[in-house]
Amino acid sequence: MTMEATLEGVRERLYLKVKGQIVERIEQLRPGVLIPPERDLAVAYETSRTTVRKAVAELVTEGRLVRRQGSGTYVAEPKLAWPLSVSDFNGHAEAETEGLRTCTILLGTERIAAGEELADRLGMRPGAEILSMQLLRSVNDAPMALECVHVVGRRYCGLEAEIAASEFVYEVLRKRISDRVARAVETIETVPAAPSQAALLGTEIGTPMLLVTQHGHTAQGEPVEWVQTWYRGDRYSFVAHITKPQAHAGRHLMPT
Amino acid sequence: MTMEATLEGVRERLYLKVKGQIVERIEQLRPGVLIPPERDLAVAYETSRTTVRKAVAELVTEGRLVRRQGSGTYVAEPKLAWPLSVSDFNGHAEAETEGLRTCTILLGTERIAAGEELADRLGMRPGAEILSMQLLRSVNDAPMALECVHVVGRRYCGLEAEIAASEFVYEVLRKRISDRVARAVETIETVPAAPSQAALLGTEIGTPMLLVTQHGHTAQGEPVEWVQTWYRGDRYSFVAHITKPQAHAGRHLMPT
DNA sequence: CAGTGGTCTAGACCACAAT
DNA sequence: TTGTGGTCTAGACCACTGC
Repeated sequence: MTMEATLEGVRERLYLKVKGQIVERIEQLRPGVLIPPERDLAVAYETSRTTVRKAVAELVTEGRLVRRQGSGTYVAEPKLAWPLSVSDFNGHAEAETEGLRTCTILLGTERIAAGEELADRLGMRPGAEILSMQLLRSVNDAPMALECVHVVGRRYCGLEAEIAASEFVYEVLRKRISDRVARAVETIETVPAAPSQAALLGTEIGTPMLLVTQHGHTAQGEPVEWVQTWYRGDRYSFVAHITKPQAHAGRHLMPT
Repeated sequence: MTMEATLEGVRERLYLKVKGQIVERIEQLRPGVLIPPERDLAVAYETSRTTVRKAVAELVTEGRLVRRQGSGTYVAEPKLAWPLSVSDFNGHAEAETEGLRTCTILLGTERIAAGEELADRLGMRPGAEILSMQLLRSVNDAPMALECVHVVGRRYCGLEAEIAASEFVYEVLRKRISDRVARAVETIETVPAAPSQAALLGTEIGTPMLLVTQHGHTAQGEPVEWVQTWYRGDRYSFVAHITKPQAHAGRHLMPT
């Protein structure tokens, strides 16, 4: 993740090294495959079982491994997507009316060649220029979320400078980008905080966060932006006020 | 929580006992207060520091304690509520169109006298009868969520029987209750899985879950239901398809 | 400097699964 | 019975805070 580059000098943590090595192993395996016992991994990686367990624990909370007592540890099935209706996760307007002071800091920007995955998400060819921006969003002076925005570089010349020069970082960003977005797909999941994220948010490594991924398109279906936002799960709850559009009358029954 | 009663025979876990004792302590303290060092707690509770750390770790992920290296552990500020717009977290209709088979099992029901908190939430006097229902919701035969529904008992005579007799548990429940709901407040937060929940969902104790709390009211503002749903965070991601109602043009700028 | 939380070790015993 | 993950112990050393 690009966010890693934001923080330097993080002391190497053994359990993270082990975690990385386990990830390398299981990436090539299919769901349901049994991985070696914790005691064997401890020997293989020349460490203690406790350290292996910490690494495995994070992979379990990320949904990549499943532990079965008495049986073993297995590669997990990929996460299932469950439908949900959200209309705007970034309720700035409401926040202000409730007396919350919001603040956004531009941590950094970079223009790099798109990898295969991002290129696909933004509808461009691999190697074309991507503009990435990292933001730190705070509420009442306490860090709340890290946001990583990716757009097609060619479409947004000088956007970094414009944002850096503005007092209203977030609003400028959203105005320049979101005006083109007509439809979006949002994904919400829980993930443990990485060390760099924990440092920036003042939270603990491994603390659960809400990861919201937004994929915005124009009305014509052209990809506009791919945004990931990590919210502190320990410090915030998210509140929605809902007014029901219609009774459920029109829906047909289905097996429950 | 009522859900606790659903499972028996869970072996007593020392770190949970310690956690409970710490909770008792900090409940009476104000945010920002320093609690005793881990080594002292280990002595006081006649256990090891490791066990104390596991208990404290869960309280940190619940946002009740904050650890500061080199300084100490403190009672946390209460969670901040961040506004969010959600219109229907239970996207049954969409789920089916995407080929997900949903299934709901009624785990249990009970009619008990309302405590002060629940009575207040449901607009009744303490001691009046509350109907609580526990549901296990699965997708493609894999447990996805635990739901605990609370309504005013007097308003729903025989609802348990009606649901127990039906094939369409969830739809009957929502039809009978949600038809009265016009407005709702939803809260989303991350919490670690309790042992009883972990057992029912086939997940691990302490795994982060998405806790969604729904507080439904009639158009006249009368409370109808108070529902808590725990979703497995390791196994599911939640996807929303959004169509933007309007451009952001009308909004005024605000400090970011 | 002393005291705190953060990481890691080596080993014990338990509960459960598979045989 | 054997081997697995689950819990717990006692202690070490490190990194950081605050005096």
